[in-house]
Amino acid sequence: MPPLHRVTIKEIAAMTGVSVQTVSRVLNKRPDVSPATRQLVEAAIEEHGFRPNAVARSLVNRRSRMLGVIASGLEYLGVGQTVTGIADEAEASGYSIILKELAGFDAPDIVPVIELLLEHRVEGIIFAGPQMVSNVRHVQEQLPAARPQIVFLKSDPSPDFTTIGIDNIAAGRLATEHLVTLGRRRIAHLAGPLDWREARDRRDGWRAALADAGLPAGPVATGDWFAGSGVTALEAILDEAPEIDGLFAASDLMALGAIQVAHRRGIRIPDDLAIVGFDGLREAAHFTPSLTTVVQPLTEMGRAAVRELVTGFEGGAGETPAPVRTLVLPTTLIYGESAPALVASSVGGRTAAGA
Amino acid sequence: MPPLHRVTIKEIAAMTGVSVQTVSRVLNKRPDVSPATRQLVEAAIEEHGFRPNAVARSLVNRRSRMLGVIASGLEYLGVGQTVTGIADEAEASGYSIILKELAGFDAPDIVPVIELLLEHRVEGIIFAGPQMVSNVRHVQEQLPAARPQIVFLKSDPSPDFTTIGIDNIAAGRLATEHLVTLGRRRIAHLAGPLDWREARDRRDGWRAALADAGLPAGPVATGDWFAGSGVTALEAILDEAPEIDGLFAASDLMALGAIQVAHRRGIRIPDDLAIVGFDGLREAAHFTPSLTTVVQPLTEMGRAAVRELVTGFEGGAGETPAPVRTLVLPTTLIYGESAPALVASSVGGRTAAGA
DNA sequence: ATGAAAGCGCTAACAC
DNA sequence: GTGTTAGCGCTTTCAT
Repeated sequence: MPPLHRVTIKEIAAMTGVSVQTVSRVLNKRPDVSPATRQLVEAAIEEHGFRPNAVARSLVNRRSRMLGVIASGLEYLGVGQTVTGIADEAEASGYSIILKELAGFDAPDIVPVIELLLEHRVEGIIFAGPQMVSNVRHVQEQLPAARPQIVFLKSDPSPDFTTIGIDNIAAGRLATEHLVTLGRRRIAHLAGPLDWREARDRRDGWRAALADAGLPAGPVATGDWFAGSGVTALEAILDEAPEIDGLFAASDLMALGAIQVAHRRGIRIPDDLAIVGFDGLREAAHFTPSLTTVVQPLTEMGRAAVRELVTGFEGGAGETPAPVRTLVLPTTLIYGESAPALVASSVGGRTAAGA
Repeated sequence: MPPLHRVTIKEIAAMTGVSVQTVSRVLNKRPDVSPATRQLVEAAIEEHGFRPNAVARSLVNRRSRMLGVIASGLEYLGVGQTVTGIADEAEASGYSIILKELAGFDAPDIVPVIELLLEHRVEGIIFAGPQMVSNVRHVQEQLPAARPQIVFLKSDPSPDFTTIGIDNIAAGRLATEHLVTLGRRRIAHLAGPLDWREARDRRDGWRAALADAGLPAGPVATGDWFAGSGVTALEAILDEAPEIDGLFAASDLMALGAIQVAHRRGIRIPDDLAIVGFDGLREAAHFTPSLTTVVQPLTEMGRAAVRELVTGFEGGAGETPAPVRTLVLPTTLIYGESAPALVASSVGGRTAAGA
C-alpha cells in the first residue's frame, strides 16, 4: 500500500531539537539561520533521506509546478516530438508535466480530462491534440471560467486563446509550388482526414497553388495520416487518373505508402511521379527514394507552448488576464530524391509564414 | 499568476448552510446524506463549477493516484508506443501519470529525477528508459529505502526489482534462424549501441543461431538505432564483406537505412540480400520492400507495467514488501518481402519466450 | 536567529 | 443524517 512512511519535517525538527519552522527555513535556503543549526539540520536531513512533501507544499503555496498536457496519437511519429519539446522545456523551467493521452477526439471526451487536470491544480494546460472540425471550439466553450491559461497547438487562431501552429495553407502551397516548378501538370493530393483542420488547410493550399499556376485541380483521396491509408488512397487515385505526374501527400507516412504503391506498379519516382510529403520526419531522408517534405517545427511547437505558459505566470503578478497570443511558426521544404530541388535554381526552400 | 481563486468546499458549505463535512460526503457519494441536502449541495456545486482540490485530497488521503514515468527518446517510434500503453492503462485504472523525459542515461542524471517523483508522492514508478551497461544497476543501488514500487522495463531480471521485457537473445535467434531457413549462409548484423543491454543480447542471439547452424559469424557493425546509422553501418559491412546474403538489423529504422543502401548499390532484396528487422513498427509493413521484423509488444509492456504497480497497491493491504516479479513477454516474427516466409513451410512465426 | 500559532482544502473519527 | 474536532505536511504571519 502506498502510505509508505516517509520522514516528515516534524520528525526532523524533533530529532534535531529545533522547531519545524527552522527546518523549513533550512529547506528553503533562507539566510536567517545560524550556520550551526543549519548544519545540524542538514545532517539530519541527509541521514534520513528526508525530502519535503511536494503535495503539502503545493497546497500551502498554491503552486503545483505542474503543467497538464493533453495529447493523442503518441504511438505515431510526430506527436512524440512535440511532447519531447514540451517535456524538455518544462524540465528546464522547473515544471513537471501530467500527461493525458486521449483515445478519441470528441469534445465530450476532452472536457472531463481538463476537469481532472484542474483538480490537480495544474498551472497551465497544453492541448496538443489536433483540431477537428468542432472539438476545439467545443472545448473552448465549455471551459470553466476559473481556469489556468491553456495553449492550443495546431489550432485556428482565436481571439480568446493562445494558439501555436504553422500556416498549413502556405505550407500546402509551398509543397505544391515545388511540384509545379518541376514541371508537373497533373498534381494529385493525398489528404488527411478532412475533419481535421490541418488536413483541410493543406488541401486548400494545394488547390490554391494549382489555381495560381493555371492548372486543373488533380484528383484527391483522403487517408488517416498513416502509411496504410496512403496505399489505399494512391491506388484509388491511380485507378481514376493514371496520368498524374505529381503528388502532394499531407503526411510523410502516407507518402511512404504511396512510394510502396508506385514501386509495385512500376511507376518511377520522380520520373513518372514526383512526390512531396509533409511533416519532416527524420526517417523521410531514408525512404527509398528519399522524400522531399515540408518540415514542421514539432519540437519547437512544444517548447514554445511551455514558454508561453511559464512567462505568462511570471508576467502578470496579479489577476492580469493571461495575454493571448497567436504564434505561427515557419515551415521549411527539405529536398529528397522524390522531388529533387532544381539544380540551377534559386536556393529556395524557406518560407516564413508569419511570426 | 496561478493562484486563481477556485471555489472551496468551505464556500459551498457556507452558501448551502450545511457543514463542510456534509459537502465532503456528497462529493464522495456517501450514502448517509438525505436526498434533500444532497440535491441542494449538488446544485451549488454545479452552479459554481466547484471541483475538489486533488492536492488537498492527496495530502490527507496519502494517495496521490499518480504514477511516475521516466522515459527517453520519445520522439522515436517505439518509446511512444510504450508510453501510450502506460497512459491508457493508467487512465483505465484511475491513475494519472507524471512524465519525465531524460536527456541522458547516466545514473547521476536519473537519481534526482526519481527523487523529484518521490517528492510528488507518486505511488509507483515506471522506468522506461533503456538499460545501459550500468545505469540501471546504479539506480537500483542508489534508490532511497522508503520508496514506492518501481518497475524496470527492458532490463535484466533482478531478484530485487520487478522487470518487464522480452528475451532479446531468443528474439535475435528467431530473426537469424529465419534467415538461415531461407538458405542464407553469410549473415551480417547491424547492432545497436553495444552499451545497451538489448543491443548486446540481440547480437548474442544472432551469434548463437549462427553457431547452431554451423555458420561462421558474419560481419557486425554498430549503429545508434536510427536510420542514418543503418546507412553507414551497412556500407561499412559491404565494403568489408560484399558477399553477404543475409542481414539482421537490431532495429527497424536501421533496416530502413540498410534498404536504402542496398537500393543504391543495386543489391536486390531479398534475392541478393534478405533482411530482418526488429521492433515491429507498423510502418515497416510499408517499407519498399516491406520488412520482415521481430515484433516487440511495446504497448503491452507499458500496460503490464501499470498493472504490476496497481495490483501491487491493492494486493498487500499493509506493509507487505512489494512482490517482485519478472515478466518476459513473447515476441513474434512478422513476414514482409525483405525475407519472406517459406511458402510450403510450417505456420511458424510465434515464439513464446518464457512467461 | 528562532519559535508559536494559524491555516492551505480536504477527510477521518467521533459525537449528537 | 449531520456537525464538531483534529490533522495530513508544510509555509506563512507575528512574536520573542
